[in-house]
Amino acid sequence: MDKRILPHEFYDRPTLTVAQELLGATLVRVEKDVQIAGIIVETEAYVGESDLGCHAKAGKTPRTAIMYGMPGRAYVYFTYGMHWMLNAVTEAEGFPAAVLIRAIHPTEGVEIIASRRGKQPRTYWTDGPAKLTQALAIDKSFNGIDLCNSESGLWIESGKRVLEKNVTTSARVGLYTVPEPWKSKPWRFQISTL
DNA sequence: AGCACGATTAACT
DNA sequence: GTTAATCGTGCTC
Repeated sequence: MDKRILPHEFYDRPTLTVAQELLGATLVRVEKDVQIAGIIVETEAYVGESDLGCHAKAGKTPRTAIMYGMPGRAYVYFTYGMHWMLNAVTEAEGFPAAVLIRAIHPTEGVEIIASRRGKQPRTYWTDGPAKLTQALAIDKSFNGIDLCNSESGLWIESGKRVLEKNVTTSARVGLYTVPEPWKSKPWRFQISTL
């Protein structure tokens, strides 16, 4: 049953590759008796201490330690005083990098997503990194969990391959004070046609 | 101990 | 297009 869950080896590769190949994969969240899932349609890569857009630019701190650990773990952090962000740790242990999951297309558990996000039109339910963590009830308690098995109720399954011509790249979002060239690196990946 | 800021969102002009 | 909300984190004193 766990056959399609992406293994550690998937994440133990260059972050840009992982960020691109996570497009089309399915993010799955199981709560008590509900399953919520969606196809990942937008990601961003954060690559090492030299990437001044990456939290690891500050080196190994209590917050960033998880990015230095095993690939395939979840890095969940809090920002703007109210939002949780979900990342998948990438590359070999010791090298700090991760892929931010920025948007999904809901496929399962639409009713519970609606109950959490229904005040908004459907297209706005999970089209942002903090919106999808709201919809899937992901918070601090998921920081450090293994995304490569179903034990924690959160994992990622392989999906249909997305052709490169259907992937759009652009600059990462929200890096207002990050210097060039990092600010403009085309490390944001989106599916242009679902 | 204090401070500036943030990988955002929603509401408002 | 602009801005308030809101607090953990990392840095300075």
